[in-house]
Amino acid sequence: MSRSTQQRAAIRACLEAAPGPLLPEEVLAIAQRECATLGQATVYRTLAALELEGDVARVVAADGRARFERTQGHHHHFACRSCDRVFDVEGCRSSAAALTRGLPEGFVLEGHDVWLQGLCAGCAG
Amino acid sequence: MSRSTQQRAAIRACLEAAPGPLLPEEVLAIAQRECATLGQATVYRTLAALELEGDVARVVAADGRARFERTQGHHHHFACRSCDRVFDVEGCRSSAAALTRGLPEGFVLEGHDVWLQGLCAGCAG
DNA sequence: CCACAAATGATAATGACTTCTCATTATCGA
DNA sequence: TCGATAATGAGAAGTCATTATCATTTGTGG
Repeated sequence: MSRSTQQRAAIRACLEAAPGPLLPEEVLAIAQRECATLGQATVYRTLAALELEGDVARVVAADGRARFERTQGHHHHFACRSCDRVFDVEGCRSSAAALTRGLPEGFVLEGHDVWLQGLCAGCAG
Repeated sequence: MSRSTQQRAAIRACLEAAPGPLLPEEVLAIAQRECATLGQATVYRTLAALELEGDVARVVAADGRARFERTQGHHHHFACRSCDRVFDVEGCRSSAAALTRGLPEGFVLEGHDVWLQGLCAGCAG
């Protein structure tokens, strides 16, 4: 079955601490601080496993790259056009009714994503 | 400079007629009806040229694939989870103020995208 | 503490999308 | 109509994120 390894713990920890979804390469870099021997194959394998278990969700930004964040309730994302990092944004104020208005006849709405763009605090400051 | 060719006309025409952004392979298939010899290299070259000229915009959906649509005013997108096609949705009701609320301190908002998911009329019917 | 199987790491291999090459074709001003 | 040259098409080649391979390491139950 699933063993609890240093590597997996480091990956989980870095996802917990992140302000938003991370690229596999970011997970690798961050988790290596805690587990120096960590390799990228393990990052990919572990992210895939965590996604299967439902603990982690895959998110694709406008740059087309897959990022991973720990599973949480509905929220939006902010992508910084300067540093390309993605941040979680809490508080969805879109009602299904408002989103459905404007939909062509016959379309069935099941969900939505909102992506904000701009500058993060670090890049704007 | 830029010559008007059958190929470019066919590609433009298929983007005009499309209900939403198209994959390069969709552009190829559709434009080939009008211009049978059209090759994929030309599709990529032409889309890149039209994007540079500002006539065409690149859009990336949650599947991470680049799609292209003729440049138009702000609008949203609907991705059908069954046929994977993307449709334009007119009528944005999000105010900048509403979107800014919930943003972490210091973040500067410059734009947003809304992605709706569900079933298109064809797949739902 | 042991043995076995899961997990790992280095790296080769994939696969998809996109770009490049180059011989050929077609546009367009003169 | 002609010639210069931009554009094209077929296929090779490149890119890059992700996955597979396999020898080695390391949890874990007994």
